[in-house]
Order: sequence, then structure tokens, then C-alpha cells
Amino acid sequence: MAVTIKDVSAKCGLSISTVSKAFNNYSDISAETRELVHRTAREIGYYPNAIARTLKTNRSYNLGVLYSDDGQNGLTHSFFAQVLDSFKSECEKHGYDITFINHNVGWTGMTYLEHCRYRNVDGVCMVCADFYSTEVSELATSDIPCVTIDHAFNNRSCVMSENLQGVQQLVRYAYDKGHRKIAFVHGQRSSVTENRITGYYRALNELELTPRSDYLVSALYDSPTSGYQAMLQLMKLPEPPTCVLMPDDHSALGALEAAAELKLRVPEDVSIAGYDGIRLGQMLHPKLTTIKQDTKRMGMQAALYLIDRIENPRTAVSEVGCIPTKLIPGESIAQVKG
Amino acid sequence: MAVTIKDVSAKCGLSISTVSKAFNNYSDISAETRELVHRTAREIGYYPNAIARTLKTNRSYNLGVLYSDDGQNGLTHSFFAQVLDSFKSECEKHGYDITFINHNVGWTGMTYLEHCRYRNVDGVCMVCADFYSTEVSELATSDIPCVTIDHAFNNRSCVMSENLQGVQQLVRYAYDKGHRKIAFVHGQRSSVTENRITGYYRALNELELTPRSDYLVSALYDSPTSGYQAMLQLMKLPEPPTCVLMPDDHSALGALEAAAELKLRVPEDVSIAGYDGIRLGQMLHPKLTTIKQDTKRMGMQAALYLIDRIENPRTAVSEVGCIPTKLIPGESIAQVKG
DNA sequence: ATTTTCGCCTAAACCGGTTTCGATGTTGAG
DNA sequence: CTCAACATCGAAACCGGTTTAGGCGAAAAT
Repeated sequence: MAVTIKDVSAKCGLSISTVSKAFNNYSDISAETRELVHRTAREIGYYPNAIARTLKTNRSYNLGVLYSDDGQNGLTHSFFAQVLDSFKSECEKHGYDITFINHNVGWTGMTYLEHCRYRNVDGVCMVCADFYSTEVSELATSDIPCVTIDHAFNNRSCVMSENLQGVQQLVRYAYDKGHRKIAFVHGQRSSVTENRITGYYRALNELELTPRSDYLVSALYDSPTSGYQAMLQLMKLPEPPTCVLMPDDHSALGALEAAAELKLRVPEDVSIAGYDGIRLGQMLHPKLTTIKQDTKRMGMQAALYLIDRIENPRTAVSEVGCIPTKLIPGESIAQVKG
Repeated sequence: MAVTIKDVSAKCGLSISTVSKAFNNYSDISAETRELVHRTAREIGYYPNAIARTLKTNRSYNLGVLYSDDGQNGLTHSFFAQVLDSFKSECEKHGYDITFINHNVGWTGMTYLEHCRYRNVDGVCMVCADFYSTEVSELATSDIPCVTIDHAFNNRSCVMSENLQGVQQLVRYAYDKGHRKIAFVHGQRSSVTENRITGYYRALNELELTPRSDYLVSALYDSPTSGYQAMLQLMKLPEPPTCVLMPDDHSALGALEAAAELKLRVPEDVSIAGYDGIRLGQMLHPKLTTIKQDTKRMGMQAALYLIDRIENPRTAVSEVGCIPTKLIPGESIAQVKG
């Protein structure tokens, strides 16, 4: 059914090798022949088959994307979806397709690394994965080029959102608005969380506020329910905070819900901030104060790093890209009188 | 680097063919030999390479996913993301990976069909695509098994959300709440839109309400801005509707915004409904009245249909699956006094 | 004892390309 | 006129599997 290199070679009256060389711009093919081959190929709709090419060259022009699908929401996760979307379009510009790497395929479970070899991916990008698992680090330390997002492995390229600075900026913003009792709700253990907590403490320190252990609360990312509970917990304190920084916008929605239930007006009675800058945050009343991550640039940068490592294995060094965040003032942090 | 069938055959002292056959459960391999092969494979971590297998068998265990990435938000589109997520996990259960099909890869543009052949996908699922384009229908009428979601091609399997019934149900709900001036805002031209408009008219007809052309407004899917404008347009009418049905939840958010700007309370002054049932709709005040589409089941069903066509090319017939929707009452449609 | 049948395994072709190496004809230098 | 250099092209090996056709020894049938 599909048209192969044989069809082209037959139609041109040339050998298969010559056609292949013409397509790969070998220097020992005359300009006319090359032209003839290309014209004929276009005529009969020939494209070299990726599978066959891969088998011989071991270059699939296929990149793996690894994320933890164990969590309830994989592709639905808005941060991940945005990064992925951008990563994907950059890859396509360079002629790469993408494939999801997982360990639940059909048979007896393959590991991530095995899945990568099974599909001959040229490289792999890891986002929102469980970076502490042995399976992930096995892949990270393998010979397969890889880039990580929001986590740094030794000697591997990575793209980091400036989480530390982001939270710092947010705390300062709250401080400038007159808040002194600023609580921080953090997500699950991860590099991101660690950086954000560090940012929180660093900001408090800078502003000469004494950290209180009851103002540091644990919750889950992307979970309104969990955010709801964290908010309740904080508001029940004998001395509740006047401003609460949530792990992300979705959990902030849970916090807003909790505030509403407690008959607390936002931001008059209590201030709340999110993180991520999802579109819907700006459609709320009050508009959500939040930190916008530049997901578009993160995905693009990751793709560029990865492709660079693949196409220039010698010269390419592992790079670390820091992508700046941006504070979106919104209206959910109120000005407090001194 | 990677371990191949040769390594297994060498270690077992068997020929390559025997190893291959042992792996593919050929009957002319003794139980002991088969056992030996499998054990050795497990020991040295061998998995048959998908690329090599595909080349010979023309079965890639790879499925294409086609969606229109021309729109601004591809993977970010919440309906699409949900369907895809479910489709993907069902595929993985059956040992299939997925690849995105597009026509922007590297070179001179391949068509969708060419991309499918280029990657040897076993089948392709089309969602949120431009079903009216020649390129898409070329693929749909090719010999590659395919399944569509929310659009029916002749003689091809498809999964349809019950859009007609969904809208009908929504109109009836509004009617039962006392509304008589019910406007319908629809999205871009597509089967979905056509079905929904039909559902709208059919419901009006059933309820003996006379349709008014000024109550049928055009907007865009997934666009708060567009929803905002549509809402303004409707509210400026000399005789504005008391209830507005929006194309989806996101555009409903735009409509809510417009209402707020016009100092209209929802639902006291005007009622608004969405479509899709996104999580955030239920976190608003008032909670959004909407129709929940069973995206999970849609994705799963599509995968099952597609895999069935692939694995049983003889017996499989094109099937049409209708996935029921569910009304989520919410609070954004008010009871109106007769 | 000879032939048939069977059970088990291997050799080799093949999938659709890429790439090495050599063949051929042409040209330029000596 | 001879020989080297160059420009073009093709034959064949190869990538890692699958699959067909056939080989070989042992058991069963004649």
C-alpha cells in the first residue's frame, strides 16, 4: 500500500542506494539526479519510512515524555498540559514526534528505561515525575539523553522555574500590603516544594518576621479538597494568619471555598494567594493573586536543550535554564492597615 | 548497549529463530526450550525491539491521535485532555503506545495520512479535529483503521456524546424552572454544534416555545472572551432572554463576567448554563448548571473500538457508540415565578 | 528393516531503509 | 598516450527482529 524507496528507484531507473543518498544529501550524487529523485518522490508521494530508517541509524526522531501517571490527573493537570503542549510544538518544529513513556504497557511491566529502548526514543523529557524513585533515576543516569523540568539531576540538562524567587516575591508582596502573619501551605515532597519552602523562609528572614511552625502546613498539589482542609486548619488556630499562600491555584480554590464556609470575606477578612496563574484565576471575584509560571517557555527550553544534546552529543554540555516567574497582583491579597 | 535477540540466542545456545519463536508462542518449540528462553531473557533484561518487529510485521503497537493543533489551545483544552487521558490509559492496557499525528513535522509538510504511514501507526483516533478538511477525510477513507469522536464518517467507528439529548435536557430543565425566554449560544461549525442546535430547536418545539432568531447566537468554544461578547449581545436585546445556554463552561465564565459587569446577578437577574462539567464549575458561586460529558467513557470506548478494528479486521464492523450525558443542576439557573 | 510421521530446531529470506566500498567512465596532468 | 584523480553510481552488508521452508533424529507404522 505504502510507497517505498523501491518504487522511486524503479521509476527513476536508479538503484536504491542512489535514491537513498539523494534523499540524504550525499555529495556523490549529481545535482540532476538528486533533482530527479526528489521530483519523482513528490510525484508518487514517497516519504522514507521512519521505522526502517530508525532500525539502521538508531535515530527515531521520537522523544519520550515521562510523567507520573500514578496520580489521579495526568494529562488533565493544567501545569503539565501547558508545558507539554509547548514542548511538543517545539519538537515538531525540529522534526521530532513524541511518545509517552510509562511502565504499564501490556505485558509484564517494563521499566521506564526498558520502554525507552523498546521504542528507540532519541531522548526523554521528564516532568511531574517521581524523581526520587529508583526507576526514574535509573533512566536519568542511563546513556539516553534526557532533560528534566523542575528537578536537577547531576550532569543532566534541566529547566527550572524560579520557585524560590517566586515565593519570595509573593511573601514580599504580602508584606508590602501590610501583612505580618503570612502562612504557607506546601504540596508534596519534591524539589519544587523544597525550593518554595526555602523561598518562604528566606523571605521571612529578610523581612525580619519570625517563622512559626503552625503557619507551615502540608497539603497536596492540584487538590481543592486538600486546600480546603489546609485552610480550615489554619483558620482554627488561636492566632490565624491574615494571609495564606497556597501550593497552586486549584488548591487556592479550595481555600476560597473554606473561607466562604467560615463566612470570611476574601480579601477583606483573610487574604489568599495561589500559584501557577491559570486562566480561571483571573475570572474569579476577587481575581486571584498568584505567581504565573512561564510554562510556554519552560516546555520550549526543555525541547531545545534535549534536541541539542541529541544532535551535538560531543559539544553539548548539561545546561540549567532558570525561567523567571511573574507576579499577578489580582485582588485576593488586601491592603492591611498598619 | 541495548540487549538484542542475539544475546539471548548466544546465551541459550539456540538459534535466533528459535528464540523469536519461543517469544511468540509458536507450537513447534518445546516447553523446556521456551522456558529457558524466557528465563534467560528475564535474566539479561531482553525485550524485543518494537522498531525491528514493526518493520517485518507492519504492526507497530502504536496508535495515532489526531487533533487540530491549529487552535490556540491543544492539549490544554480540558475536554480534549480528559478524553485523551482516558484513551491513552485504555490503550496502554492493551500494549499500545500513542503518537500525535500532525502535519507540521520538520520538512516540507506531510499530510496527516503520510505522517501515519511514516510512523506506521496501526490505527488513528480523531478528536477535536477539523473533520471537514480534505486532509482529515483522506485519512478517514484510507485503509488505516480509525475511530472518530463526536463526528461520524461513513463506515467508520465513532463515539458520540449525546449532544442532542444533552441540550434538550438542559432546555427542559430551564423550562421546568419557569423560563420561557431561553437563548442558545453555539460554538463553531461542527457535528457537535449541529447536534446541539438541533437539540435546542427540538426542545423548543416540544415545549411549544417559538424559536427566535435573535436568541441563537454564535460564539467560539472554550473562549471566555467570546462568551463574554455573546452575553453582552444578548443582554442588549430589547427583550433579553432570562436564561442563556453557553457552548461550554469556559465560555460560560465569560458570560458570568459580562453579567457581573452589567450588574446583573446570577441567577437572580439572569440564568446561565454551561456545558462539559469541568471541575471548577462546581467551585463557583453560584455553582454552574451544566451538562457533564462522560469523557472518561468516551476515551475508553474509542480505544476499544479502534483496537477491535485493528485486531479483528475481518469480523469488526464499524460501530457507533453513544455516550450519555448527565445534567448537573448547580445553582446558576433560577426558579422563575410563572 | 524400511518408510512415515512427528517433534523440534535452524538457515535464510525478508521488512525498508542506510552506508561502506568498489566499479566505471571521464577528465586532467605529465 | 598513459596514468592518476575525480565524479557518479551500484552491490551488498547491515539494523533486529519474523516467518517460511526444510533438516534431522527418534518414534511409530508398515
